[in-house]
Amino acid sequence: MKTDELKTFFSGRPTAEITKAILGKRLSYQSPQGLLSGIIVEAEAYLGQEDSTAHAFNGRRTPANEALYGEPGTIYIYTLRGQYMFDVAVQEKDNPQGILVRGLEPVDGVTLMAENRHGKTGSDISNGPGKLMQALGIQSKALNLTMVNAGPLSIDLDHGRQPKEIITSARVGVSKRGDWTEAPYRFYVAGNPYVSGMRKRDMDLDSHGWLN
DNA sequence: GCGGAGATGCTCT
DNA sequence: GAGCATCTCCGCC
Repeated sequence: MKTDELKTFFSGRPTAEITKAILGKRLSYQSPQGLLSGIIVEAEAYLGQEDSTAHAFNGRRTPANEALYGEPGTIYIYTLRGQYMFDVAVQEKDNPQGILVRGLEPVDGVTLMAENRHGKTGSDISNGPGKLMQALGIQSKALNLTMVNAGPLSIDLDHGRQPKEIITSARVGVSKRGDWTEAPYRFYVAGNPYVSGMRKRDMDLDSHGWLN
């Protein structure tokens, strides 16, 4: 069953491992305008109640972050400074860990995505968590609390591209909160232009960092 | 091209 | 009213 596959992928192993495994997977959105999709190239792990930088730190639970407490594969959409962010809840129900998707290499509907980004081009279309949601045209929380692969948003877990190398670093934008601030829970495809903050000279413009 | 300041809107206090 | 898992623009290379 599809639901079982989803739960198997998004639980039963450390969240950092799941986050690395999601790199290279295709995220698709069946939008009112047509199919938009891209390959996930950057993501961060948030480890729930233990993690002082996480929304669910100390068991914090509010209407806004309720999705983190859902079944593995629950979509968590929230806003930050007016930007929409896309997370997937991982680990079993009531264990509020999650993955933030931060970078997407466009595949289907690139022209539409550029329009959604008001004429931005190249890697600027989707090299950040707020930017990729703009590119997909998702500017509401309508899909919050719904499941991946049960509606217009899906992740193909059976196919994907293989990174040559995965780089690990500290998470971006987290305010200083003790030991967790510098914890190595950001993962990205080395050299891929759609990784947030990737400098031009570090980009691999031939393979984009993929083996296949 | 790159880094930093300022704008930004939503959520909980 | 503060805090924030960000974006954009504008200087200065």
